[in-house]
Amino acid sequence: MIIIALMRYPPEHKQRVRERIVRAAARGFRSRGGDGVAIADLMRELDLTHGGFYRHFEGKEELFDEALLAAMAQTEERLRAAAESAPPGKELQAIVDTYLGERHCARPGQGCPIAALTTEIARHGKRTRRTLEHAVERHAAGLSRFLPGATAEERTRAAIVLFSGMAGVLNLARAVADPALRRSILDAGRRFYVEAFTPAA
Amino acid sequence: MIIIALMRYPPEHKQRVRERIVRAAARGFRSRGGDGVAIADLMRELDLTHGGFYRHFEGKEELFDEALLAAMAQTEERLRAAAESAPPGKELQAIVDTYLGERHCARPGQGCPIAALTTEIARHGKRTRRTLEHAVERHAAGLSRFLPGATAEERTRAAIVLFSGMAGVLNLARAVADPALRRSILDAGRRFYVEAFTPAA
DNA sequence: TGTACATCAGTGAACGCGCGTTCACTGATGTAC
DNA sequence: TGTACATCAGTGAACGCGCGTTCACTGATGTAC
Repeated sequence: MIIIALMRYPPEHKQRVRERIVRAAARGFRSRGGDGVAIADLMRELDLTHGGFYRHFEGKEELFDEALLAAMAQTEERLRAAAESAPPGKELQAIVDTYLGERHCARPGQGCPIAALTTEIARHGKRTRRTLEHAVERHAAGLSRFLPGATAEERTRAAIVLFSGMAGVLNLARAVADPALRRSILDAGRRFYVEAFTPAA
Repeated sequence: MIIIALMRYPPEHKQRVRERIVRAAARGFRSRGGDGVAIADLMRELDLTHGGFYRHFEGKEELFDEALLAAMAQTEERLRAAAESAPPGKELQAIVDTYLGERHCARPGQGCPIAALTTEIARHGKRTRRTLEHAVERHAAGLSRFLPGATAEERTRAAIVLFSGMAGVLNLARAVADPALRRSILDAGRRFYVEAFTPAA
C-alpha cells in the first residue's frame, strides 16, 4: 500500500484501472441503461475523478461497446458452466433454467446484455450495432453445441432464436409489478423453451 | 379555420389535443425511448408550446403510462385484424408473420410496446409497471383465442410466452447492423414460433 | 552520481447543452346580474 | 342588452439540475546526458 502510494503508477496499473471501469460500467449499463450511468458517478465508485476517464476511453460510446463485450463474455461463460456441470442430456435444461431463473431475473446488472441492452442498442450507431452483432454470433456459436440441429448453422440459428426469445421473456418478467406473475412468466418460459429445444425422443 | 381562430377552444377541444399528445408520445417513446422524447419537442411537433403540456398531464410519467396503453391497444388491434382476415386455421401464422414482419421491424414507433419499452419499464416505478401488467394481461387475453391450449388460462399463458418471445426476436433483429442477418433472424423466428404454436395435427 | 526534462495517470473547475417543470401573463369564453 | 368577472387552454421566459467533455494543472516516473 505504501509502496503503491510512493510509486503511484506501477506497470499494468493503467490496464487494471481500465478493466475496473469496464466492469463497473457493464454492471451499471445493464441495470440502469446507457442514460442511467454518469461518467462522474462511475469514476467516483472507483475512487477516481471524472477527468481521468478520458485517459482510458475516447468517450462514453467506446466504454459502452467494451462493457457490452465484457457482459456478453461473462454471460456466455456462466451459461457454459451451467451446461457443463449438468448431467448428460440435461445441458439445455440447465441453460434455460439458469437464464430464466429468478436469480438472473433479479440481477440484470450481472446478467445477459441481450436482454438488458438490445432495445437501446437498436438506437445506437453502426459501430455499437456491429459490436453487438459479432458478440451475438460468437455467443450463439459458443453455445450452439448444446442445441439440437443437424448442421452447425442450424444449431447457431436455434441458439439465436432461443436466446433472443428468452431475453424477451426475461424482460417482461422484470417489467411486471406482481412477483407472482413474474414467477409464472419465468416458469412458463422455462417449460416452453426446454420442450421446444429438446430433440424429440 | 377562421371560426376556430375566433372561438379558440370549442367544446371537446381539450380532449382532442390530449389525444394528439398521447399519439405523438406513443410514437416517440417507442422509437426513441423515454429519454429520447423531450416535452418541448413533442409539443412543438403539434404546433404548441411546452408550457401548455401541464394543463393536460401531471408530468412526463403520466404521459408515458397513457402512451403505453394507447400503443398496446393499437398493436392488439392490428394483430387481431391480421388474424381475422386470415383464412381459417392460418390465424396464428398471420399474427406471427405480422409481428415478425420486416414492416413491424422497421417501424418501432408504430409497433409493439412490449418490444420497444419493456426493458425501460422494468426500471420505472410501480405505477407504470402495474399499467404494463394490466395491458399485457388484456392483450394476452384478447389474442388468446388464436392460440392452442385446452383452457383459457393455458391459451393466455401461451400468448404471454409467444409475445414476449417474439418481442425478444424483434429487438435483436432491430439491433443488428447487417440487413441480411436481420432478415434471417426474423425468418428464423417466424418459422420457429409458427411451428411451436401450431397444434400438432 | 546528479540534474533537467519529457511523460502521463489522475484532479477538479469550468463550459455548454438539454431537459422537466414552474409561473406570471394573454386572450377568448360563458355566466352573473 | 350591457357590463364585470371567473375560467382556462395556451404562451414563453426562467429556474434548477445533471451530464459529457475539455483543459490547465499536479506530482510521480523513467530517461538523456
